[in-house]
Amino acid sequence: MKEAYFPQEIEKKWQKKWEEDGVFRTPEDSNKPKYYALSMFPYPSGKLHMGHVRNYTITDVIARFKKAQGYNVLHPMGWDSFGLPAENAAMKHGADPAKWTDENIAYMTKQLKMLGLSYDWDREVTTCKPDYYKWTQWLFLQLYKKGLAYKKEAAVNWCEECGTVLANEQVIDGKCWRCDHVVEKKYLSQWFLKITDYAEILLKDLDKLEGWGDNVKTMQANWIGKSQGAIFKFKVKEIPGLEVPVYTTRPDTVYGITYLVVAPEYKDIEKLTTPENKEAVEAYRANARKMTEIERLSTDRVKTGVPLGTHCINPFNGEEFPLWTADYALVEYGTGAVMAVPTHDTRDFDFAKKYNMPMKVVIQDPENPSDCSTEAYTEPGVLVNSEEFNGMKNEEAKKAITEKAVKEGFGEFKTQYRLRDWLISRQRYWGAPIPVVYCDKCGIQPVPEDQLPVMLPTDVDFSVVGKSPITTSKTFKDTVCPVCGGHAVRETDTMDTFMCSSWYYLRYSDAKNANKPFDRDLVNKWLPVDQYVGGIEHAILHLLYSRFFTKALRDLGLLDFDEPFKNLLTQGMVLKDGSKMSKSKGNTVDPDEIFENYGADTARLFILSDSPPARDFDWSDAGVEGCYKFLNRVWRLISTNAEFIDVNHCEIDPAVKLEKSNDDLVRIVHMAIKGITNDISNDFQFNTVISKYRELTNAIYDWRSAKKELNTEDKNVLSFAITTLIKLMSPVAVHLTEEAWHELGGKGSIHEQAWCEWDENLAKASSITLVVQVNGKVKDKIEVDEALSQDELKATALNSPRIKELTDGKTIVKTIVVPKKLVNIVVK
RNA sequence: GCCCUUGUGGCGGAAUCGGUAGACGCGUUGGACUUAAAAUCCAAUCGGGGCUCAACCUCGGUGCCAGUUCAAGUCUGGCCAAGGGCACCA
Repeated sequence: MKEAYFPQEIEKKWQKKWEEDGVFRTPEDSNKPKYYALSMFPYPSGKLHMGHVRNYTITDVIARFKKAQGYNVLHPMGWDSFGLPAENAAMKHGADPAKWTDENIAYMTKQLKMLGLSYDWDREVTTCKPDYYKWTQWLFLQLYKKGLAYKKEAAVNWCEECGTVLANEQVIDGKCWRCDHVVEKKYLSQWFLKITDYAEILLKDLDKLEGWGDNVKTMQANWIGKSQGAIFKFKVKEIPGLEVPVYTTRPDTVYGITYLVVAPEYKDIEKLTTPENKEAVEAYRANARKMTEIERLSTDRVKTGVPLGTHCINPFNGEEFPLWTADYALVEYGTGAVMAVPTHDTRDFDFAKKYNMPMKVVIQDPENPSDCSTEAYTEPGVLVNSEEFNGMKNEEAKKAITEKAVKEGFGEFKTQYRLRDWLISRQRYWGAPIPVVYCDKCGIQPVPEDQLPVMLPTDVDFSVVGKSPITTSKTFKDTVCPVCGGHAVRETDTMDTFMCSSWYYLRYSDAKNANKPFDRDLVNKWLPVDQYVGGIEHAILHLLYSRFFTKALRDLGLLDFDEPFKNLLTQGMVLKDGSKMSKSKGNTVDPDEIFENYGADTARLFILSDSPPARDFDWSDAGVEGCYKFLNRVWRLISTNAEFIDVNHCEIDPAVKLEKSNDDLVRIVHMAIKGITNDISNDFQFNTVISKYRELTNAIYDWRSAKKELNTEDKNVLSFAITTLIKLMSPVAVHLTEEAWHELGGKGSIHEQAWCEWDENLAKASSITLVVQVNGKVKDKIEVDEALSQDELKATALNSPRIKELTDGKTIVKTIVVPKKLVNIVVK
């Protein structure tokens, strides 16, 4: 065995060998229990960044650990390869998006292999290939047939920079999630998926996801935004037959209504406007149209509005009040109209103060009544000025008042969600074409399944501005109607790439199936994913869409489970100098350089070492250096002792009594096995796993430096210690341990060896340190035999000279004995 | 404003059940080896006080204030701060 550690040499050698031997292929005919470990697949942007390295290393270690524990592990990789960057590259450099994407995939595949990741490449999935997007299109058609995909004209989010519409989930603070450009509203006819049909179950099933963090679950719950309240219908005094329904979560405040607000885009607003007010209302509406989402939704902005001139009648008490339009009412939520109770709603209060609207208190804290002259009272209380409901607690009144409205026919209970339907049309080229045609006679027609895939045309001009390149194809648009055979035109919009990524994890179970997206038995066998690992940025987007897809496909009878990801680990960001690595900040670290200078094992070890996976990780050059030194230290330990070690003869007979120092080392090894196994099993605490590698290594060094000559027992113990260290480190330092395994006479690959077992009796020190406290403060530590009874421990503690001295002349009030650990003597 | 997460040395962080706070590492300081450097190895490293020094002793210390307990980083209540999510959603 070479004395010096040359990672570059051994890493290449083993990567090649593993590939030739198919070490990481997942057999279908195994009788072992299955385990599905999955990283969120990357967009092939060109090169791996450290976030990828962290993500994939975490999942890889999990996959290897589970495999060693006896599972048949599925650990696949693929490419989320449709999307705008490829198209932008085409526009800028004239490259073909398909070629650009292929080249990036080739380069990044090489990098993934250099990292030593244990993927089954036979199951690779690439979303931009026809053999994949055929099935994305097919799934769209199934959703369409089920009524879950529909086309409608709506106000949609438009990003001018990207030249396409966006889903609500892709608008972050009023800006495009990809390019940060401010999003505008446009009225367009677009394809939507009816995710709102699943709002309740998507919310409710979050409770089932015990293996997900609360942060992600809460983000999804907030996004779905369930609220319970009532709809009340208000007759319009001036227009018989016309009603304005409002949604409220505060039915208890109906006797306090003093005006009513409709959104500027409210459907009946023109009818509700009197001729005298028409000019002012039109001007107000025009102004509202011009505003961006950011301006419109800013809570700091002073509220504005104009009266419509008409009036509504409160069905509860016959009171009349004016109708206004104001842009703090949103047309997309509830009914687009709001009943205003300035005394008990802060927004209504602000508005009423500005326009001198009347106010009427209807809820009061009986102990400390407020007249609501300076601010709205929004706390619980008791009803006043509310006729037969006076004196009722407001929580009870919500129900009672709604019941009255239901009985008298002007209201109903209503559950409302903030979630909107998912807009999936994109006016871009590099995506899966939406498989529908528009016939002059028959209208919208789905493309028959036997005509899939609808292939992306290649005769397109990427230099066009203001429209999708796909529309420049001469071969794509014109087609025949599948029903009447007459002229029809194809849909030129493509699907949101999040459609492609909403089902890729299912495809891995049956990646090469040419007849269907996946076999039902195979998908039921492998799914749900046992451990999903990825960035928190997908807390809503990808993870919500995938949950929706799984539920919809379950309802379509394509699979039998209803949640795709049993356990979710959201890894923290990789930082450098305290801020996120980014090209613009110039603080990126190129994985290639790390591989070249230190090797992949150092990169893997370091990226797992300093922080628990869920927390942010601060990259430091000194830290990499430290890990490299540690691997060198391990290598030296092995190479300088290689002559004494035999991995095939390293069993220690527990019946044979070992010499003290040997017994101690064997115990340390067992403790390491136990500690490391538990740390990986409990939330993947790789940082403490690595601490334990170091502790074990240090312990073997200490043991070795205390021995001059090694006898047979010593050699056996050393073989046991080193073999165990190599096995324990094998999921992380995948190349170094494989090399050592072979150099020490191991057969096969170390990555096919079973995980180490520990002996509970040996996984603890032979004696224990008894901590003796007086009044809760540590005063003495005594080495004792662990077999001592509680009474003996107490006696030992009281006999200690130091304790005798401290308790002398004092009364012992109480003595607490914690078995094998501690005695606390309480004195007065 | 509402919700979630997190607060421990100079730094990253550790501490199954409430039971020795600071594992392991980074950094720093000192030393060994070397002509020198690198590499490697050894040692020290929370703060205040006591003792001429040291060993040692003692007090304080896990964001803040209370509480429960023989015992609190850990449990309870109330605050504060940072990060993230949602937000004129009626």
